[in-house]
Amino acid sequence: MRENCNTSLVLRKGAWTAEEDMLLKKCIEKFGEGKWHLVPLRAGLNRCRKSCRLRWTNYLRPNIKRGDFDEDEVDLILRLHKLLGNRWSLIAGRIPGRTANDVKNYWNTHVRPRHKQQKEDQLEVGEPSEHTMVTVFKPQPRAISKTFNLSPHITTHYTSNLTTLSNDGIDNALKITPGLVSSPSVSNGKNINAYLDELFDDQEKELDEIELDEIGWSFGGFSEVGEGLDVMEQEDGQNSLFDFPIEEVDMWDILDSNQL
DNA sequence: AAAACCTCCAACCGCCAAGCG
DNA sequence: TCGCTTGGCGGTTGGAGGTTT
Repeated sequence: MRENCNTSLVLRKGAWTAEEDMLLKKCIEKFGEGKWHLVPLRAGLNRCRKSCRLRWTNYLRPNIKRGDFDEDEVDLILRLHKLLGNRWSLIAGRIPGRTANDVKNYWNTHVRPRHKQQKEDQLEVGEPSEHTMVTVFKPQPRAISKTFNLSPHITTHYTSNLTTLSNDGIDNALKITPGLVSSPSVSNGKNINAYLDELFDDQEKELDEIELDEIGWSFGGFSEVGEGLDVMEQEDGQNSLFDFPIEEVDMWDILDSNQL
């Protein structure tokens, strides 16, 4: 039976009180994250599991960064959104201290209205819209078998991380766990600018070499546009981290489909 | 001063996929 | 193989607080 927060009249909804926050926090500190179905019982909360999980991941979790987004963060969001579309959890995974909800809210309240306005202005002036053909890669997660050995080229942190490839076998994993996980390169003390450079330099160099305005994913030195799948494929064809169906689409269609 | 309007963000909802028996 | 449970995601909404009229 599908669980639904509405099914019980006893369950509390709406804003969380300080007391509820405290109970939830104590519960997670004691038992750790996960087993969300047990959390309401353990914490003594009249909330559904989803509500507890959401409150923790979006608000109570340690190291959550609050307040305005700075320029670097906005820049990173724009770039990542261009690559990933509305994959908020993936985007947030690359922005230390920010949650998927934060990023989504920021996009919906700041970026989307701005773009909408620009489009309207363009229509008023009667400028023909610029249609730019782009190639979009749609990363699709695949199952990774427990026995799959990624070495020597790849190493993983744990199951839900996106791992970058590196020629020299250096552990270059970038965590993109849904929710709040800092990138190691940032938490190691580099500032966000260095992190951004690291993240996009290779990719943009690669993009510069492409005749059309293509947008692609790059995994370290291995990636070539359109060949992501081959790099990761193993014998049974089941264990690639992502495959990359490629399709040519109109840039404005992407923006529209992302509800800009 | 107060009503109307706007902005922003926390929280909810519905759906999907993985895991498990 | 199938059905159920659970975790997680993206889209949407409601309301508190701020701003304008």
